[in-house]
Amino acid sequence: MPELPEVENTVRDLKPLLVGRRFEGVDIRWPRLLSGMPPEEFTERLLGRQIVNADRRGKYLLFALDDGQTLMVHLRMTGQLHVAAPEEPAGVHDHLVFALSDGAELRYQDPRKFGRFLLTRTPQAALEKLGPEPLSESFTPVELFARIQGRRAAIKGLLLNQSVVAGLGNIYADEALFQAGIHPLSPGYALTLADCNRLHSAIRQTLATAIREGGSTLGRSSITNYRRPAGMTGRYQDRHQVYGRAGEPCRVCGATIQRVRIAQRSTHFCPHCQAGAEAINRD
DNA sequence: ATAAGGCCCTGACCGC
DNA sequence: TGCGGTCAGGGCCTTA
Repeated sequence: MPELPEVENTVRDLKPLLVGRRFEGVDIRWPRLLSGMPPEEFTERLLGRQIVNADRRGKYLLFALDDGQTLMVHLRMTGQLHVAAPEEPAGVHDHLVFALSDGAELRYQDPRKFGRFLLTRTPQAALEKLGPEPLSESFTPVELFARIQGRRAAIKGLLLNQSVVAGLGNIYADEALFQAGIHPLSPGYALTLADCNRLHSAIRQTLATAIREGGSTLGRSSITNYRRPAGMTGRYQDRHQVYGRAGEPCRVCGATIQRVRIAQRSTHFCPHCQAGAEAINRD
């Protein structure tokens, strides 16, 4: 599923293919993907507009247009953007197809139809709800500590909350907690500043490495799993220490990786490397 | 204010 | 082979 590293790779791949092009046609095959706007209005406001920039904030793709509008795209679970030649037949899951001024097509594929497209002049309205960008200067251990202090929810759930820190999903939350040696069930209030120091470093290192490795592609299906716009898979799944490894030995200590449900999400951790909440309270 | 649960969706997978 | 049931989960919404 696309989290920050996958979205970042998508932006980097698409930027040279999209900036400078205009939208010359829009085919909306599943209107509910358009957030809060009838298809007619979406089409009217988009046609003729030129893409002047491509960026990312959290898991949002941001396409700045020449008239001040921003096309915000959230891939949610199974969304993928591809640039294709019009001659290539569209897939059954290509729910939005944009004709570009250079003759290519931008296609949005999403089997589960969870993704959202938002065309707006005020992207900050949605973006200001997000916590700090984890790879930016504004994200510090003290900032992380301040955002989770006094909270009873499990740290795993807090990391999935985009208002705590933006961009983490189920995979990288588990991987970061493993690298920091923190038990996913530890309540937010139990984490010390020292814990937040380690967690902060772990989040940054996990995300930066995953970006460099092209993100994570799980499973074999090219339909439901992440692919970059040109079709390449990620490589970071080979480096997962805990995610998807329940029942397998920890690569550090050999203990069996456990899987539990936290905040309605499957959570993977090493019972030996990630000390329990009680242990965290001890110092 | 915070937390928890339901909902949207459909491909993949499992047991019979 | 076919079929029903379950799982996967990001963000938004409702409820407590």
